[in-house]
Amino acid sequence: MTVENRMASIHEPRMHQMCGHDPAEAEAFRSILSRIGDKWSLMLVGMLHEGPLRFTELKQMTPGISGRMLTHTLRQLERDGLVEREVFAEIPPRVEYRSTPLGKSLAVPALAIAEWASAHQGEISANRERYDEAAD
Amino acid sequence: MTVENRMASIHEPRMHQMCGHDPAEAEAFRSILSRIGDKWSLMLVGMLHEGPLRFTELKQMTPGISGRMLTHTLRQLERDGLVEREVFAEIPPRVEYRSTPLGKSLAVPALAIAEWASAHQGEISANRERYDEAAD
DNA sequence: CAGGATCCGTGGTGATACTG
DNA sequence: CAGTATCACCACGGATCCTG
Repeated sequence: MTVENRMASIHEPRMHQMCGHDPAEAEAFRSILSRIGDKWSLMLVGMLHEGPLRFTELKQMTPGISGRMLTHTLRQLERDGLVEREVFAEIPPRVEYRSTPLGKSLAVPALAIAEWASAHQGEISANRERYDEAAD
Repeated sequence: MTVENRMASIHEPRMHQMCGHDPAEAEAFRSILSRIGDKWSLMLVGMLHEGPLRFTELKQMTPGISGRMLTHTLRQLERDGLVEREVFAEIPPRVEYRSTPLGKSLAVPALAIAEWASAHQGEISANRERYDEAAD
């Protein structure tokens, strides 16, 4: 039995039981997955897991993100209760973002995904190249 | 120290080390996350983790998916080497999809995300409602 | 049965300019 | 500094029709 099979058999969740049959629950389920799976949320949750950061710090640590998307994504995370926003009445303004307990609990499986992606990105890139050139 | 903090400190991955600074690596990283985060990939990987399934079976188990998206998503998963496609030369045609070892390894953290979503969807829904009505 | 082809609407994303 | 407002794009995804 492989490591993966042993790990899976511990919880043994059935995907089609989570998302299937009840349309409302399936909708809620997918709305969470799409939040997790959007372009920036997972990265921001992972970064805030290490400690509070302010807007500009997050922007610098996240290569390629625009100010607009950083604001928007943080608002969504705040709406879901994954992130807290604290505004300091100073000049110049200072805003700190920190992970909530709910956000920290998400960071655990999220970082597991990130590790998986990091560990297998070479293999996946090779698979893609092989698939694409096999298409002639 | 919370459970989450202890668990995180075991692997202690730094998100900004995984995705940051090297633009090519960040691109590869996000391309994997977007695959995971799209509308159907995670569900299909989870279903195929339990055993091989044919096209129609997958379609029936995945409420709301169109034939077009099922085909398209399976092609992407096949391209990444997460899923294998076997065509049987029969009439009527029969095609089986099965998870590769790489796909099974992804299913572990993917199902962890799915469990998290399932466990916290009530809390998140409540957070969203509170946030939305606080906006007046 | 398992798709391929085509059309099309929607939403997520980025660029830019502006503000308290 | 930390946003907001506006415009524009195009990839994602659905509906429909056709085929080996």
